[in-house]
Amino acid sequence: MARIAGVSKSTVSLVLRHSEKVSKNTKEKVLSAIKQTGYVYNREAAAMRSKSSDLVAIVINDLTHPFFAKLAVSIEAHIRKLGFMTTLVSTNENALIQTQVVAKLQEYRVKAFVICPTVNTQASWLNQLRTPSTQVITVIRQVNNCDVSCVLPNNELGTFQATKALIARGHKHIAFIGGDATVSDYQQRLNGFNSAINTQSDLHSWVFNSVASRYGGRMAMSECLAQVPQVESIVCFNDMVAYGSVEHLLEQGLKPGENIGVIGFDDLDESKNMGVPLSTVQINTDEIAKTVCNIIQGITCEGLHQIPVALIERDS
Amino acid sequence: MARIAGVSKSTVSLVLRHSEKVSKNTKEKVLSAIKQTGYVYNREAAAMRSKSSDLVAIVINDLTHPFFAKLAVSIEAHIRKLGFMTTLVSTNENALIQTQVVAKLQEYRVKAFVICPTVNTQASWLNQLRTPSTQVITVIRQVNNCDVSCVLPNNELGTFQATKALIARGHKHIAFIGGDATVSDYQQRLNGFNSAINTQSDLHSWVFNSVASRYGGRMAMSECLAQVPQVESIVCFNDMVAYGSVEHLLEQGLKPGENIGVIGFDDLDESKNMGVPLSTVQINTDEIAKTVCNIIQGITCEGLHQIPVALIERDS
DNA sequence: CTGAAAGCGCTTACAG
DNA sequence: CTGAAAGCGCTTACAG
Repeated sequence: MARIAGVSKSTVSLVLRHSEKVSKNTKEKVLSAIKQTGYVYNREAAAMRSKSSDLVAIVINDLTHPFFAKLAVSIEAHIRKLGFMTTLVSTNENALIQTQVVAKLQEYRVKAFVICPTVNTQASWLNQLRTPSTQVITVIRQVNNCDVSCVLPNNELGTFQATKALIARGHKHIAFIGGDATVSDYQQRLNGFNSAINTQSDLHSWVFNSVASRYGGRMAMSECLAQVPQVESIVCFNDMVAYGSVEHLLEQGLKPGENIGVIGFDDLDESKNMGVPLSTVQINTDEIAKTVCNIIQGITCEGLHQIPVALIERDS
Repeated sequence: MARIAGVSKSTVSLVLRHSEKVSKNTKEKVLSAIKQTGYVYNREAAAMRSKSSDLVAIVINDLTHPFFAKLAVSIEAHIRKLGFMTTLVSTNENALIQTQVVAKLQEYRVKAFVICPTVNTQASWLNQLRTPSTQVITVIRQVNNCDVSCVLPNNELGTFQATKALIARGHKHIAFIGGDATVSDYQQRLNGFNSAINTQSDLHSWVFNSVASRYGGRMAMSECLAQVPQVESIVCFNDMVAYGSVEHLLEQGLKPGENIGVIGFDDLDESKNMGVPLSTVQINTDEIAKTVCNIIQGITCEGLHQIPVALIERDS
């Protein structure tokens, strides 16, 4: 390479790294030589020598779930815009796979891990993952007793506002539908729901768990209707659950927003396009991604960051 | 590292690479030394020296679409089982991003690119990506005049069988609903549909395009019903489109499978759990992933591989 | 502004 | 079975 351009390796290196200490003439010589040969830069060698890395690993519990896919793609795009390289990995909600994959990733000297942890992720594991040269940032799900950074939406406020909106409609019999009680976001959303219920003494509430999917929502709604026929409205763990609930309601001849109030959580793209557009609590994945980027760049401090949510009232 | 164990670097290297030419004694010494220090293997250095790589890049057009997410996760899991490292990247259906991301990935010396190409991907670009040390395998979407390997489902046979099943129900007015005409899988699925329609002379058919999403399906179905009130059944470009179509039908008081036949394509997990379980053409993503793995390992030859599909008749 | 030398952490022949 | 030496493709001081 250097031989072809008729300069030294050092000079080629300087050109590649956009140094300003190189004359235009040699710069052009090198650049044209690069074009001629099909030279590709070897980033491994560069990283090894300079002991630095521009690789950010995004480790996601379940890429198959629409919300996490949306989040992953958003984080990926924002980090790439910073000039870093990203690598996305899906752990399929399996802590063992998560451990294995992250161990392998470490061998590639990653600059930062952005992790949406699987259920049963150990705080100690996350803590030791963090080193002077590797940042660790968890997203959406919080792991207890763990001092790595975490970026998540304001879950409690979201369901609090959603429930209050339902109460404002005059509803007194309200259920919390769907979701898996073992994850932190479930607990936070349920807390927000209960706080709102506790603001008045004449309210009645129920909780029906399920897997956090469309099918789960369908099942939980069915159970709710069977056990609590007087229910007036529901707050769903997330939009997927809400979609399933709405499907079941429609099948029973009940119209969301008329016969029964429904509010979701996430605001997936689909929500606004439904037959009855879904009211929901919007999570701004771009804001989450930006905060993650700011932490990586050192613009924002490490620690816990709650991203504001917005109640979007539509027809349901 | 070598100093701590009291052996040479070469020996440590041999232990790390599971050579059998090392005595048990020294092996244990090295292994325990590794445990003591928090040593992590530097794969970059290894790859550089041996000029090899175990990194497989999976480049997906749209991780936000449930089918592609499922496919990506499946390919990822199978390749990982082979002992290779994977890196997943989403190109958001943007050929420019695809070019940029792949160029960056090349700097990491990837062993193979598994690509589901964006619309407008150039054959020449794919061809030059392929080198003696880098395999290129496209999946699902075929790029014309391109001699890289391609693994895809038997689209034509799928819609052919689906349409034949509808004809067997006695239907004579059948529409093909949804999908974007610029991608190869659309053309293949439409061909299969038309072939089936052409097996009899008393059949009437229509085609309504849309984006390949739930919302697109809703729109296309609405247009179809307005223009062709006599339609008896529909073949959908994929399951997402079918979901949207079913939603619209239900809103119009029409029951899938009773008033109008509906068959999808993909067999996403959700299909079997719908109010009216969806008939569909099943794509076996694990089989696609396995074929990709076999090509990477040299067990299967390069070239075009069509994976069998299966018509799953349910209630719609 | 440019070049020669050293070294990042490994692996690979080659001796012993 | 183990060690000493060379080299992968870069970057980083340091001379000139």
